[in-house]
Amino acid sequence: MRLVIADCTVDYTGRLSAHLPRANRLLMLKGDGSILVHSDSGSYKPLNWMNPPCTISTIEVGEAAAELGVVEAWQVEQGKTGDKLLISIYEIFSDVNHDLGEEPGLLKDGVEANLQQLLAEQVHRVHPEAILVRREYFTAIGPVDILLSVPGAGHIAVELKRRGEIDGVEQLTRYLELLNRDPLLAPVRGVYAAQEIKPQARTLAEDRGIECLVLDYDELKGSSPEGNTLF
Amino acid sequence: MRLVIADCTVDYTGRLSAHLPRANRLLMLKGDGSILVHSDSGSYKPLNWMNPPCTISTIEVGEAAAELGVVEAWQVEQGKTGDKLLISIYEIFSDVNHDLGEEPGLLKDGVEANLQQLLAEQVHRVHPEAILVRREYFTAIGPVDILLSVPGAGHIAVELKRRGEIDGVEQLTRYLELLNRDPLLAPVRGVYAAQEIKPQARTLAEDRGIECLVLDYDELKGSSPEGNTLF
DNA sequence: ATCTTAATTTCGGCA
DNA sequence: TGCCGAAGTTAAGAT
Repeated sequence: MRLVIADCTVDYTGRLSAHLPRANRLLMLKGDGSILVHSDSGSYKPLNWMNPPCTISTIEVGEAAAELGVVEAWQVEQGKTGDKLLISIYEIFSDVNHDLGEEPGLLKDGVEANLQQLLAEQVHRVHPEAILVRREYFTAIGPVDILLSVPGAGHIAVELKRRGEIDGVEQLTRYLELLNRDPLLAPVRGVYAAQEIKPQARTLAEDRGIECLVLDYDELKGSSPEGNTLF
Repeated sequence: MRLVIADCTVDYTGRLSAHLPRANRLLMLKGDGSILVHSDSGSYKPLNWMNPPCTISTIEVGEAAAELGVVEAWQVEQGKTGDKLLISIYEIFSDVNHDLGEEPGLLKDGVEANLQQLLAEQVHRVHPEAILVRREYFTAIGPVDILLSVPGAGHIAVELKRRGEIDGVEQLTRYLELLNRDPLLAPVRGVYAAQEIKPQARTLAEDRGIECLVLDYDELKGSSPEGNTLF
């Protein structure tokens, strides 16, 4: 990884056009060919960047540019999309290179897939008599997260989110419309389950007869036969 | 901006839990207190990070950790959410500080607002006899991107996206329902215009009698009286 | 301040 | 590979 601290301007042309006026910035050149332009604030997302695969070439500085003080110009071109990044450098304050070696990668825990698995193991939290039909129950308009059967009382479609917002209610509504046309399933009720349900989403859900269920991840995990097995 | 190249492990606890095994990485500490952990590959998104406001404190290295070779431990805590990041450092290869000064910020062109302006100037692309009523036509449930009138044939509501996905169709459907109740406007047809329309969105749209229109940004821009006026 | 929507979204999973 | 949906989404604009 090459780290360059430089006074520069940057111009991007691709899906949109963008320009960065002259200022001191960090230019991060990664081993895979990608480049990131970072300022000293504004988190996480660079001001400009180019994804691999891309080629970085030093191009000749034109007379006009040289007169303005440009000492070096880099052209970065994306192989696939043809997006371009032009970096005009006025001064380099630092230029170092480090070999970082292999990245073993990030291990995650706690996302929706996990919630889904845990809730599928503990369907009684949705309804005391519920029986799991299956996770990812496939329909023509997409998979229902969890489909449950309640003996003598039809079925329950569960839509699962980490954070329950309004679009999840829309999604579940579409599923319910479809599922209730199936005489083998009807009547199908809806349950919107999430670690947190936004007031607007709750209002819309209840307005449509959809029950809201707030999940406590730690509680679900604590009741799981597998328990906490990470790391 | 402080740039540290170090052999480290990182543990995140917050909305989820995540762990980074031991490896060499770049730790970027920005002026606003935020921190980014980058590897030598993988684009633009750091492996781990913490957004401002957050506090970084050096904590004491426990005996067990010291025995494993940890020479320094940083705890980063988010002020608002309470998220935590623990960085255990085994070796520091480089540690430099640079003052970058003010960031003037990025100038953009080519996003949805621009598309809307261009299409509003070229309504014939929607319908040969269409006349612009107005952009951002306000309704009780939100603004319709573009409302057009077709002499003797009612109106057209245009929903505009850069990339046409299913939620845009839902949105337009809601608008159409509402607008068609207005006898001064009815009949109102819907047009879903985007630079790219996903198959699922197209299917749903056409199923609801909504016409899909794929826009070529460069073509729209080329036909504009203003042309390319950026920079 | 809160909420809605876009993003050069990125990222992962699955057909 | 392409499509689809989630993300510690983030970030910008509107209410």
